Amino acid sequence: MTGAKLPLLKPMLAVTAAPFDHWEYIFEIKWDGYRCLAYLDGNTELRSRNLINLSPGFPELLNLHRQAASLPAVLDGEIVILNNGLPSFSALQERGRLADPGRIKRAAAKMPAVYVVFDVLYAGGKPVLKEPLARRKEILSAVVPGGKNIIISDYVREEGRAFFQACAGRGLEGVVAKRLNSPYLPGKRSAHWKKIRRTRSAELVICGYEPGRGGALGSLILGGYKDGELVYQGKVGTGFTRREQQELISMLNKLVVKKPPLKVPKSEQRHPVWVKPQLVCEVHYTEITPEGRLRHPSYKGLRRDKEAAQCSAADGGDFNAR
DNA sequence: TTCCGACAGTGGGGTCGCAAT
DNA sequence: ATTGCGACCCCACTATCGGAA
Repeated sequence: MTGAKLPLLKPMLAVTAAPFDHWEYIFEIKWDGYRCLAYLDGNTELRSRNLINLSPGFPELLNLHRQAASLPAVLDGEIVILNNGLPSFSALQERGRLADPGRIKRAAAKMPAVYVVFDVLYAGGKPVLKEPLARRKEILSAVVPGGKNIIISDYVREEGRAFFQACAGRGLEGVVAKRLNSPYLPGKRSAHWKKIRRTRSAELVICGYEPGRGGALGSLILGGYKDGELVYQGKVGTGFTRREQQELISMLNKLVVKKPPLKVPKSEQRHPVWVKPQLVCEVHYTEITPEGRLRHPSYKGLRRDKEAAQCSAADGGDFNAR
C-alpha cells in the first residue's frame, strides 16, 4: 500500500458527443485500454476504474515511480498494449485476468504494456484536483519527463473535427475533448470531458433471437453473407426501446424455423429462437473482434429497403461519417 | 419547462477461475 | 473432463427521477 496520505480516487468520466471545434477545449487521443490511476510513492500501485488493484497483472509497469518527479504523485492514464503503434484491446484482454505469476511474467515479456498518462491528481504529495486542466497539464509535464514505458498523451487545442478525422484515419478509437478550465472531479461524469468515438455501421440479417427477462427481447442473432454463406457475426442486445422489442418479437415469431440458418457455437447459445433469414437491421459497432464478432453493437432499426441477400458480412470497414 | 446527471437495469464481446455437473 | 456462472475489463443503451438551469 502507498502512504495513507493518498486517498483512493475514482477516475473522472466523460459523456459521449459528436465531433466539434471549440476554443475552450483540448482534444486528445482516446486510448483503448484499461483506465488506471497510478499511485506513485516508494512504489507504484495501479488501480482500475473500480479501485481494483491492477498491479500484480502488470509487473513491467511497477517502476513508474522511478521515472517521475515530485512524489508522492497520483496520475491518471490508460494501460495499453501497442501493436504497430495502435492500442490492441484484445491483446490486453489476454493479460488482464491472468493470475499465475509465471504466466504474467511471460506475457509481460512478450507483449509489454505501456502507461499513457494524461492527467495528474496529486503532485509532491499535494492535491492539484482543483487546478484547471491547463495548469494540471503543466504540472504533469514536470512530474513525468517521459520514460521507457510511460508516455504523455499529446493533445491539440480547438480543432476537434480535424483531429478526430486524423485519428479515425489512423485506426484509433476516437478522441476525448476536455475543457481547459475544468477541475478534476473524481468519479464524476460531466460535459467537462466528452468522448467522441468512431463508430461503424453495418446492415445485417436477423437469423434469430434470444428472449430476455420478463417477456422482453434479449438479443438479436446476426449474420452476414460471405462467399454465398451466412456467417455468424454476434448478437445485439441494446438500442431498441421496449416497444420496439415487442414489435420485433411479434414479427420474428411469424418467421420461426426449426433449423438454425447459420452456425453459432453452442457455448454462445442461450435458448435461441431461429428465424428465416429475411429481416435486415442496421447496427452500429466499434470494431470486429478477432473472433469475427461485433464489438459494442447497438441496434439502430430495421432496414425494410434492403434484401437479406444484399447483406455482406461486416469487415470493420465502412465507418460512420458523423 | 427543459435539461442534466445519477442510478438501476438489460444487453454485447472477451478473459480467467471456480464450483457444479 | 466439461459446463455454467460470476467477476472483471471494455462498453451501448433505455428508463426514471430529482434538482439545477
